[in-house]
Amino acid sequence: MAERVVPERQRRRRRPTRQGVVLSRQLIVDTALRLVAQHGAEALTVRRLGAALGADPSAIYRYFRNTDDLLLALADELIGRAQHGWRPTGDWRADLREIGLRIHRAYQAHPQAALLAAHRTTGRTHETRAVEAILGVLRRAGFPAPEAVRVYHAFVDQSLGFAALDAAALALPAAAQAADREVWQADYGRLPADTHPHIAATAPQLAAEMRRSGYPYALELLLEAVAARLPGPAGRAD
Amino acid sequence: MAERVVPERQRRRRRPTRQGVVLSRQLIVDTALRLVAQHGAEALTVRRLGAALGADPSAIYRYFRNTDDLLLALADELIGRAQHGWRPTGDWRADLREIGLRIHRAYQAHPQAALLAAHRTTGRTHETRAVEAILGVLRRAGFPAPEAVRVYHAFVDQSLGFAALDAAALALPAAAQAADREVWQADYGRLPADTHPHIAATAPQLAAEMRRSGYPYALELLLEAVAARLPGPAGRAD
DNA sequence: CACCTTATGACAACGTCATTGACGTGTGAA
DNA sequence: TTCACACGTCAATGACGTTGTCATAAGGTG
Repeated sequence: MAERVVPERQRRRRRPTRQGVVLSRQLIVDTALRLVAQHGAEALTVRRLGAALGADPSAIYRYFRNTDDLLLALADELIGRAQHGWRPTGDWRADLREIGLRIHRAYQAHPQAALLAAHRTTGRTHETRAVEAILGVLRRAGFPAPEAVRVYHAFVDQSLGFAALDAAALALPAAAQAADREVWQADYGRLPADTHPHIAATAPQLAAEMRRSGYPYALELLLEAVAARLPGPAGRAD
Repeated sequence: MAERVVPERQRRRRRPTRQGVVLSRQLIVDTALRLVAQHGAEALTVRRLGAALGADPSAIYRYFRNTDDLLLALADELIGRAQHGWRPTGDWRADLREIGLRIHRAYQAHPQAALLAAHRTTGRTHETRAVEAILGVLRRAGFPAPEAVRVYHAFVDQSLGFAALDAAALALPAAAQAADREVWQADYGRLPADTHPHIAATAPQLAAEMRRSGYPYALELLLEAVAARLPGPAGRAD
């Protein structure tokens, strides 16, 4: 078994499966995302993916080296969907905000997949395009290369970190998800003021706040601090 | 099978295993962390944990309902270790910085476990103590309850998000980890200036920057923005 | 010290998982 | 029309989490 996987470009014979489906990397990726969206991350197994495709599970290994290879393809697909149709407006702050929220949104749309994919560096086309776009926004804003790179790093990892964190919450089974929310209402709501005065004093706000994502606010904080560091008179000369 | 797990408090008979080990929740948690540190997250299986303990795998189910229950215990243990020995100094900014870096450090020390645990809300003792401490720092700094809660949320989730992200990188098998670093040097280093001008212009800095964690810088940005929002004359009156 | 209850460790089994080697069939080129 | 081989299928392997059952030793009781 030298190499089971044939590069997509040089595929010629496309034999349909017993159930009449013609396989391809794209079809497998799409089906995997759909599967994960419908039945959760734990439904993403080679066997079930095979069933969903109408093919023998082992057929997938003709297109992906292993499940990790498939996972990287899912990750890059998500990045691609986040970027789809985006154009810079020239307002660096609005552009960064939009990119950040798009990444977050794209991952929330497939929480189960995001959970698996957010931590990976794919180095594939969609990813490099995104990196180029963000660096472009920062450098056009007037940041010198070293600062632009530092801000890029903080910005991207903040977005991905929150995306993964929030995806994880959404990815929990419905019951566990409700239980998690309950913790803030019940558990934290009942802590006595003498042992936990600050929690007791803010319990209602806490319960309300922890229901949403902390990302939009954290993103604003980051953008604010970055703006304060822009070289030139009071943030942008032109 | 009403309930297999007996609460730790009311355990009396501690029968040693065939290999002479006396089990307990704490011993199991410690062993699990050691296992994960030595052999990676994928080594954390009930069967191998049993072997590492010198016990039959099924004995673990006398102490934890299932692997998820065990995972939450690991998560709370990590939070506890991060907090261990911390005392507020009265300087809110230094205190938050210290807490943030401690969380990050504690999780990096057990990347494999962090990866599994960072997204969970345990609601257990160590966690509530940490929440109380952070809210205390913010309220003593002068933030009114609603703002304190918002900042708390952004601060904690940013810390956990980065912790998980950076842990994921450390958690990769050594080979994949080296490959990931290589992507920035080789892959991104070779992109032509006409298709990816901004990457090409910053490639060396990019390769150097992406080698470290983006967290410390992102944390400074957050603290800076938060300081600017402190009520009172130019951030803190006293 | 002997008895009894039962907590708790051990064993065996089930169904599912990713992965792989061997097989044979239908495709597309010649 | 032929023919090589790409690729779908089959079967098997070893590891996984979890559970029902059994048996034994710990520890309270007298």
